[in-house]
Amino acid sequence: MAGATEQKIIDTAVRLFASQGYDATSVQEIVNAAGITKGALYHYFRAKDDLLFEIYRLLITSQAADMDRIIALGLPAGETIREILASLVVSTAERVDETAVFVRELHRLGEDRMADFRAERRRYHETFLAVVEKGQADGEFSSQVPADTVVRIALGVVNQLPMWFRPDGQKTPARLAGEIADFVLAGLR
Amino acid sequence: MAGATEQKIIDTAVRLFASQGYDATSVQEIVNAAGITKGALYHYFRAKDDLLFEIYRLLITSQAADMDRIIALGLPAGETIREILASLVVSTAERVDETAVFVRELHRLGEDRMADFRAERRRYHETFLAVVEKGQADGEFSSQVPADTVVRIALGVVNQLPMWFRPDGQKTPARLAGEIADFVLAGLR
DNA sequence: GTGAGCATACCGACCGGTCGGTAGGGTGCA
DNA sequence: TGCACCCTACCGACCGGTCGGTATGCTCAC
Repeated sequence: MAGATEQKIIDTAVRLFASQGYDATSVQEIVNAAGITKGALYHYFRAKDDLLFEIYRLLITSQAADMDRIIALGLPAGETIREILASLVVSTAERVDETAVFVRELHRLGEDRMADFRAERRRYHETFLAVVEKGQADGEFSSQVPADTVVRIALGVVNQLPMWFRPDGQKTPARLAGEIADFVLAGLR
Repeated sequence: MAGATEQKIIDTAVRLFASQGYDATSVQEIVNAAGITKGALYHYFRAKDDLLFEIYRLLITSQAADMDRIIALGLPAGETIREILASLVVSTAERVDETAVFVRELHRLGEDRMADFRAERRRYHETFLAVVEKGQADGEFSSQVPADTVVRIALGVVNQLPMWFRPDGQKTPARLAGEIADFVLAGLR
């Protein structure tokens, strides 16, 4: 798909954006770290913004695909929630840098791209919401806490993950994913 | 405490930082929006960084004070958790801009200030953790999910709040606070 | 030869911060 | 009362430096 140079640019940009922030990272810094030149970067990307957008696109696309795959299995609500959360936590833990950039620099998306992004996020949100509501309607979950609040909480936790998760810590992503899913499901029952 | 001009600078900075980000907001923009001049700003603050730090300081100080007040009441674990979460959610909902800036721009604190901040956050975190652990030891809470994960989840939710909470929405901060506390406590039992 | 894939030199805009100066109110002394 | 003296609050032109982006040209595979 993406050529080697293009991929190297994205990887380097993600790393630098995550550690210093988007604005604090100059284009010169990216090309130096990637071992290329400005000419190469601007050959592949029209503007610095495009780097950010590409990072978002890759992340969102992969998350949405994971969710669709799980929904298609047609499992009961409880198991569906567990699978979605587990896959989301694991993939987020494996890409903390991308997620950190995503959460932190989201606001600098332009109008058009922001609209696209919102549409995609809404779709994700509402798919998740529908599963929770179905579980509540079936009596599998309690209805004490409104479904929309549950979804906000569940997805919010994942977005905050880059703030404290350390890949070199003692807790593996899979184990953490299990704990988070356990907690959310316990709250739902 | 703070003079009118000083307060106006902070308020304006918070608003602009929240909507555009710290780096993307120039000092000139702040002074224009506040109806003052650069001279005035640099009369009260030594550097642009100091604005950020002051925003953090105000937020952290007030949160820590809230928590200490609640702990001092000596309520049972469940009620203590409810009170802490409720007060945190309400105060965060009332200051979404400050919290958004805080979460997003945290990484640009310098070494010294970062160390101060970490110490304060650790204290907050561990006080909360101790309450959860006490509840688990007393048998009031289940021990299925480790206490540290529960604390991460609970505090993570609050930090994510500025991403989706809208002051003009239909849900009041108090109601939302109740729902979040309900959910967390349900997960703990 | 011709277009993709770069390298290099450079541009103009803008940014954080500085600095010499001013307006005006308080204070003390004659 | 009045005037010298100061001090805080504030002004705004300006500076060195950095930034994102561009113009131009070389090279090499086809």
